[in-house]
Amino acid sequence: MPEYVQRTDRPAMSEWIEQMAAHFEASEGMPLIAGRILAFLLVCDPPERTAAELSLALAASTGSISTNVRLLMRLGVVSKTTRQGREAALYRVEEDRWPELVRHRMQRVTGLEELTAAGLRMFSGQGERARRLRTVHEFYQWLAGEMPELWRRWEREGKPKLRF
Amino acid sequence: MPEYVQRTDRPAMSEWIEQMAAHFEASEGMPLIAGRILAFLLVCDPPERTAAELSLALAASTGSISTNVRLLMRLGVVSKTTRQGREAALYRVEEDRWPELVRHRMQRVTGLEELTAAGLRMFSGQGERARRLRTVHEFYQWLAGEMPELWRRWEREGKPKLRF
DNA sequence: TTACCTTTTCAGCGAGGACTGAACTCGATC
DNA sequence: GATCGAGTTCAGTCCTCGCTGAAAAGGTAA
Repeated sequence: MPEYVQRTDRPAMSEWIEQMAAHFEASEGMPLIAGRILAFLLVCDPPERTAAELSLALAASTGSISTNVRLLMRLGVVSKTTRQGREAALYRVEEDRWPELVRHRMQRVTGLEELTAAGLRMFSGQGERARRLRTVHEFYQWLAGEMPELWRRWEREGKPKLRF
Repeated sequence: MPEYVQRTDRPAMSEWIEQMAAHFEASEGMPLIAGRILAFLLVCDPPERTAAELSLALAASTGSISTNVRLLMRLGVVSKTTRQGREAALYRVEEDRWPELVRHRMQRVTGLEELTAAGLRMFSGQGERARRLRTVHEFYQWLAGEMPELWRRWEREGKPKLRF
């Protein structure tokens, strides 16, 4: 049986991929197929796959693969490598870009700081109505301030050293 | 004009509420009406409102208000106070519970650690396919480990002292 | 019990979006 | 130019889900 027919080595892997996809749908708002591609590319062997192989492996239409692979490339977690000749392009996961993905996700949360600030300006920061809003604003402000430090720590301490 | 007819003090406020709602929809996956309720309760004066008042102020059906107010109560950011007699219940925002809301949101992200761990077990952590997965896993592991410290810092340093 | 007000429930509507499949575009080879 | 495979686009389908409005349920007072 040619390799590209292999859908997943074992049923457990197929289940795991579905769980990953479900997680990304819930926590990142990603389409299911995008999550499946990501999970599959994380553990498939060999690590690079053509669009046609993804389509077969995940039982998704070529159109869906195209759309979602481009979404994942836009997010930076999948890259395309082309080769000379008429060969199909190969896609691979860019596992090192993962922290950036999460960072962007969190920035969408801390981004609320700007809106709460605008609200406070609107009420001149005075009175009871501003009190509630200020409480929330101060939290987002603090959180937004912590983030740069957090990612700096990842770069310095968290990120595992190169293995060889 | 009776107070409950007032929809918003100014057009700007109505716009601000819509922006807040849009933000919650994007970043928390919350229905628009839930976000509107939250934003309105943050800045309305007086701070407590009945369901009927919310319905009027936000031009939403009683059914939607009921559903979404209960969602917000489940999340802990809105509370209900009942009074004796036939009076309607009053809803208010619990601005101090906001950090918990965000914490839960982030836990959904770090929750991926369990899935990556399961994946590594599945491949015995060996070989090339495990390498990519381990890279991602180590990031989530590190991030999940940082969170408790982060929230402890909020409790100790970030959280503004009581004002009086 | 009856009346009345508040809140919940739920069937149905409509919008949005994921997904498909086929047509089309693009590039490369011959 | 002609051909062929890969990739993209897009009209259409299906399904989910937010939302409504009306009916039902709950709860209080007379």
